[in-house]
Amino acid sequence: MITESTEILSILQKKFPQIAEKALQEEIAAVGKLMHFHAGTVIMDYQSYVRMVPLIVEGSIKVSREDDQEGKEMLLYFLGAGETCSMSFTCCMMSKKSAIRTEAVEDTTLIGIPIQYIDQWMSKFQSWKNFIMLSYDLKMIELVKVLDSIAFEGMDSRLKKYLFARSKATNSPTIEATHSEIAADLNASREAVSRLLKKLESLGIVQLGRNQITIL
DNA sequence: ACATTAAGTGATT
DNA sequence: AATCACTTAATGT
Repeated sequence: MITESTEILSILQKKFPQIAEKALQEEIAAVGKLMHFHAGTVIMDYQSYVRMVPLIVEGSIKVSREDDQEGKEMLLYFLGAGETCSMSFTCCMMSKKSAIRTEAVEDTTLIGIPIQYIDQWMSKFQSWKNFIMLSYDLKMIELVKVLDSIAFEGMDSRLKKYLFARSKATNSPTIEATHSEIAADLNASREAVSRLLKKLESLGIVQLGRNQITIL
């Protein structure tokens, strides 16, 4: 029987080639915990303390932020296999409560790394520092683009970007979601999403089915 | 077969 | 682009 550590080690080498240093891989394998979440599960909610940094092995996750006032939720981005949650770094290192909510979109497997190692590895391992900085930078750029599209673009191009981002995160051209779920993510009405999707379908960009949208 | 939920449509603001 | 007031279609029990 293989131990969890050896399993983590082989997963790391396969899915996180950026984390190159052998010694680092071994430490992750030693302290990391393999965790599984079913689709729809809220992994981390607002206000909860972040005690782990996740390395996503399989599946995908939706990261959203709650509006200052009540109720309204706003989608920030999706995370897929091979990625990590940039927001969790700062939360961890400053031991702040989570400002975001993360929810499994698909059944998801991740390696959870306890917070106490995050900081010490920064100075100890070059490839850890690079990994953290690079994912931070990438997500920040993506976030700014989302911001731009909200400010300057119409719903149609926002919807297109949403579909592409989600398809990229799930690593599949087919998206499993209802129109109302998408509408909620985009802060739009369900009817608007339905109509725009219909238009995309007639343009031959997507194919629609109940609870699923396939990008062509 | 019936109830429930998802999706399509037109009119109105 | 939102909301309303439906209709139609697909699915679950």
